[in-house]
Amino acid sequence: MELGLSLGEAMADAGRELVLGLGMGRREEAAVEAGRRDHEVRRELEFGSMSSRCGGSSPEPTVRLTLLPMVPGLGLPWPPPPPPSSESSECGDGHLEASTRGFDVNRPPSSGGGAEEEQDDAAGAALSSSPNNSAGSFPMDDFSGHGLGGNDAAPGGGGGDRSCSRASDEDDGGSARKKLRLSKEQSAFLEESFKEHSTLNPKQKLALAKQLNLRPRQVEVWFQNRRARTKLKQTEVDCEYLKRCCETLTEENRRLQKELAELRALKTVHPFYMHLPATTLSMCPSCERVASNSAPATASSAATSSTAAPPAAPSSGGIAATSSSSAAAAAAPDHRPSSFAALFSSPRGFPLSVAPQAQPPTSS
DNA sequence: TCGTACCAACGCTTTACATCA
DNA sequence: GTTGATGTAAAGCGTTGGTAC
Repeated sequence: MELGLSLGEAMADAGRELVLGLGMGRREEAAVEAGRRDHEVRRELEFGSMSSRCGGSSPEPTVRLTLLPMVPGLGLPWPPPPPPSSESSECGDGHLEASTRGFDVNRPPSSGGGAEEEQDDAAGAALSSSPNNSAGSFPMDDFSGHGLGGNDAAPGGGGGDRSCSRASDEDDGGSARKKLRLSKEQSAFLEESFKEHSTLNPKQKLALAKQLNLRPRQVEVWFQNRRARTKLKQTEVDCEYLKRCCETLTEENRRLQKELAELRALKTVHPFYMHLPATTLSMCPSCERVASNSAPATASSAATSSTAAPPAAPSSGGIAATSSSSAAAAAAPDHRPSSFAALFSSPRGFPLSVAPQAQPPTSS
């Protein structure tokens, strides 16, 4: 007979505690705090108890669904982790060594000082002025064993890496935008960096660009795209979670409604039960007990009905719960008539967005 | 203290290109 | 060799937060 009350409690919790965080840290200061905050990121869905009640009449009110963290470094199951970075660092050395030979057209300006944009522009200027910037002068299928900057193939021929093609959009007015494919090592290194922090401050960007022999703008764009991919994946995961939760709750709601109908039918057959569940089928949202546990609420409701409502007052018709609860509400001004029963009987499932009414200060 | 302009970084969307079946 | 689908680097645009005045 506590079924309705438990359901209402769960729904109230669902409306109050549904938390779905999809935001990501942004801006530089957010990047500073990313390490601390990302560990706090939790996407939690707290619905009314469904799985716990499916197994029986457990009073456990809620079930917590903790979604996957957004940042891959926090355990995101996609995509598969890249190869260890130790190899990448070695490749990076080789890459830098190769870059000193002047093969890589993505080579940033030699000096790391100055503002980021200045360096970016300087890099673009350097690239545009480089005679090695011919976009079509490299074989696109020759990148399989390259170092970080893909320059391991440099001895085989200048500009043998896929990452060299970016230069073409900055020379001759940038009319032709040549597609760049980062080497596997570069991508792996960037992935490792992304695991540590999904956003970059200018210093990190410059260091990464220098290490990978890319332009800072390339690193920035890569991180932007990577964040977008992460968000897209997370959105898909969240959508799947929500879909499953919705299906489960819908099924649970259907089952509970069926059970409620059976109980009501039972009541009409056996009027003796009319007194017992009088207050359990209607929940007062202004009662704090309701939100915490069903048992005290039931007890208090029973007490209220026993004191306010005449014990020997059989209703002439309708559901005893409604009449009795109305009588109790009339006797106790603090208790407003509940609208949850109507919500529960709604065929539209559960009111996820229903926020519980604020409890007015009691006069007593 | 408030309003405004400027700048940098970001997210979102689109485009263009490379790759693969 | 051609073609469509897919992945992704890069550009464009608007938004936002910080800073200087």
